[in-house]
Amino acid sequence: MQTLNILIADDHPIFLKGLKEVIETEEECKVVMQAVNGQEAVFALKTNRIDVAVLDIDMPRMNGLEAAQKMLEFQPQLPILLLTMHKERAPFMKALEIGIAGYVLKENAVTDVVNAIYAVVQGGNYISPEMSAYLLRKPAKTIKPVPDDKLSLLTSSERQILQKISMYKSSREIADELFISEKTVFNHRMNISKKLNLTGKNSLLRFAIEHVSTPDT
Amino acid sequence: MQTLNILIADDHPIFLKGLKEVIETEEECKVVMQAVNGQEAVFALKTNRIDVAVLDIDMPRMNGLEAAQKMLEFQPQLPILLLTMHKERAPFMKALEIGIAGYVLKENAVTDVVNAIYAVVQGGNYISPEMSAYLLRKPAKTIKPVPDDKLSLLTSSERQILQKISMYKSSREIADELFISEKTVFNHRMNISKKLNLTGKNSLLRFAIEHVSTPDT
DNA sequence: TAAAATATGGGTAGTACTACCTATAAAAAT
DNA sequence: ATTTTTATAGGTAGTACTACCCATATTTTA
Repeated sequence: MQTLNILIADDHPIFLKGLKEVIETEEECKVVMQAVNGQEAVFALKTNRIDVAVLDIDMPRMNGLEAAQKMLEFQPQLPILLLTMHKERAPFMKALEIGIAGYVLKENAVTDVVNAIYAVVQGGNYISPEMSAYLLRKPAKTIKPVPDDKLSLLTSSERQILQKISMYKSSREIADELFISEKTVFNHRMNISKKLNLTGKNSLLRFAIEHVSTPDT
Repeated sequence: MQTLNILIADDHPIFLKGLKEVIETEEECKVVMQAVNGQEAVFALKTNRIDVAVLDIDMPRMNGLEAAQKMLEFQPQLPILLLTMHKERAPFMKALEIGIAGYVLKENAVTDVVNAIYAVVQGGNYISPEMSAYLLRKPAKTIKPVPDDKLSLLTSSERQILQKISMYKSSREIADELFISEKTVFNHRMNISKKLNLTGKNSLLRFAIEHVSTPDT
């Protein structure tokens, strides 16, 4: 295998330096570009031949996810490795959408990055074992902590209206669909809000979006 | 280990029968409920003690994902195994959100289901190797071909505001956070809406929720 | 059977956002 | 150097929803 040209990006200079040294422990790996934010990384890609990009997710100006997206638009086959401090679900999902080749936790970086790099340059993929273990753990309920408990307080009419609210329908539309007065819909909304202790403008819409299972998305 | 009470659901009776026999090859496994659609499966759960649920995704009346969601509302710790014919990204992402314990391709079902069942009842997880391999392959661009196109029309100020909108913040709150006039926020909102061809009450909020990656949920 | 919850609808006031208008200064693009 | 875009902010009108008030008929619960 010939030498791998590697781009790394992280907003913490010390981590960046450490990362570079860990990577260059390998004979075949050479860090040819270092960026301190996403914008720099994207720009750097356009001015160099890069075989692998290793990006931190949490960066100012442009985060790793955005940067990765831009980089893949420019060089679709580029294997990108994302580094992150946090075991969070949302950014990982985003990374899946974008088409990231590897996802490594910073805490495991020293042991994982090199393995990950070799995995992705060969067209494979790599996810930190701790991350994948976390991802499929139960608490995907972060969004809905008390789902049925609260929903069971509602009557079927109220549930029906909540369901239509979750589809971004206006009270006028709901009224027309159910052949009732718009006023009745308002009253139902108020009753639902009171039962669920919701106040303020979009609180009911928000609850509906987060708690009502939409038939098909 | 004592006998596992298993619920299976699939709309094809022949597959259902085959699945049952494959599962019951194991001494410890007993299929105590069979459902031909999601609704039945959810109902069945409420009338029986179930240790593991194995659901097909593509079912009439209520699909496996919806059914799984309902079932977890009722019995949050239930290990659910989803079966699917297709290596698609979207339903898998949905499954991740819901909190599914295992994801098995039908083509590998015979060899995988039993392993998967044992994995999930022990609190672990299981994904068909072919599926996980596919997920991290390049062409994630097939799903959202023009996502960034639209977002890239926006200026950074507009993006910042969009991000705050997605967090259900009011224009007043956004204005205070950015030390600008509420009026300016309104103007930005209008400009964003015009750029994205959005009209009507909650269309901007909807767009924000659906297109802006929220930092941590 | 009496009381409570539910579904229906009306009134009034206030808030938040949309949808248009205008305007100015700074920055970016041509 | 001129034009365009961006960010700022104000005005006005209308719409949609919230948050209260009220009433009545039906259904459910106690």
